[in-house]
Amino acid sequence: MSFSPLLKISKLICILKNLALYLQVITHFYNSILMTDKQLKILQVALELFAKNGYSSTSTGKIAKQAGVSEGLIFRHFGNKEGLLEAVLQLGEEKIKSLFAEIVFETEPKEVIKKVLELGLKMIENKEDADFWKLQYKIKWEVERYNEQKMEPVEHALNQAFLKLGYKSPELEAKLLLITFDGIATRYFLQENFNLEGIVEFLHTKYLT
Amino acid sequence: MSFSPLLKISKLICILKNLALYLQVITHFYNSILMTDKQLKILQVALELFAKNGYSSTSTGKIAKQAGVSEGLIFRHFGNKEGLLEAVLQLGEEKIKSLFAEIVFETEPKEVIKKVLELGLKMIENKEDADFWKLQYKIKWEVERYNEQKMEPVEHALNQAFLKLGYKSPELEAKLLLITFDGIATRYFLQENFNLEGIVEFLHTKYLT
DNA sequence: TTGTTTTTAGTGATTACTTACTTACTATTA
DNA sequence: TAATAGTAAGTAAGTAATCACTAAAAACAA
Repeated sequence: MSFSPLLKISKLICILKNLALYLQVITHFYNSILMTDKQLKILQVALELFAKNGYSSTSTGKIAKQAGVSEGLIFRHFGNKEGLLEAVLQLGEEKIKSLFAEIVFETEPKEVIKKVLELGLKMIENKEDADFWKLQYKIKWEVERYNEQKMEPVEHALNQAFLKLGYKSPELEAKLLLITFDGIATRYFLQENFNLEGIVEFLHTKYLT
Repeated sequence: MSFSPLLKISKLICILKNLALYLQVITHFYNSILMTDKQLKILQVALELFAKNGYSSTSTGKIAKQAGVSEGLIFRHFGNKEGLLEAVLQLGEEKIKSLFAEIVFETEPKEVIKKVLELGLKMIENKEDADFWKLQYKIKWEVERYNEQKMEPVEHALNQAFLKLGYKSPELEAKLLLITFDGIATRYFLQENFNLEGIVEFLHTKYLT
């Protein structure tokens, strides 16, 4: 037996974490099935308007009007405006997690980096996905909280990848790439005519050739 | 004469731009002297609250109260709430420009990169500076406009530096570094316990050794 | 006095949220 | 099976508080 018990335990924890991840995805899938049409419509409109105009600039009245629903219904289902925001954020969370799963389970180091770079392009493939990511960043700045935990498995995978590729400071390289990712997102959502593909391609040649 | 006339004109334009830059700094310096105590106090408090709670979540009433001033005075001096925001943004602009001047006039390529990296640390040396930068990013997300122009001279300087150092794609390298800068700012302002010095030091070793 | 700065006391519009009520469906009981 | 009881979904019309903003008077300085 060449594995240390400590290593085995950490592997086990990792597997359990991923299991929990999938469980949450499934639970949430069923939750969204159990929802009423109007409930879902409220969430969709809220996501759209929060992402477009921000949380505090979007009134519950406007959401209700655009969703074709009475304003009171929002408070019946989500308690208050903040509860609605939480529901919107949680509804999209499994989208992140399923995207991350691909990266976390990848073992080939270059493939990990490649998939992280591709994530940047994937996250804006359709409008609802783009709205969701935009909201994530917008909310971060509006309420000032950065959820590091969500990115932790990706950072770990990148860390391992850079380690295998013989980088001198794999932890810092992983951190830097994810920080750059935030910068790219900032530019993509805020700067007109930002050349997303160009920068992603450049990172490709920097890291993968 | 080895310089092409086109090159000389572009040099001239560059010098004129920098002259205009300094002129604006001086004008603004005098503007701030001509201001009333209460006027300045309003701007200081507005900066603080906009940076802390965002533009639309900060009411003119709260600003007036914290500044120890009547609410009407804000509208006398700045017209409306948006005028106040513009004044706040402009008041801090020369701070950026004076920081940029150091970089733009530097000719030694490695020194340019070094100064860009140091800019990240300088911008949070005192609370008011940090508030200003935080506001810049917050406002960007709230109104969704990214002022590329402001960064253009820095990008140009970086471009020249990377060119001199023999990088394959100097333009993209310059762009990438500034994008990374945005990512670092995002993390610094939003992520608790973010190790700013660590990342800046890592970039130092990546680019300057 | 004269002109500027500042405050007081408002304005209508909008905010998040509540109330009282109806409708539609489901489970239980006779 | 049919009548009844209970629950969740949904609405219209409000609430007090807060919003950006204004007009007129008051305090102040030259």
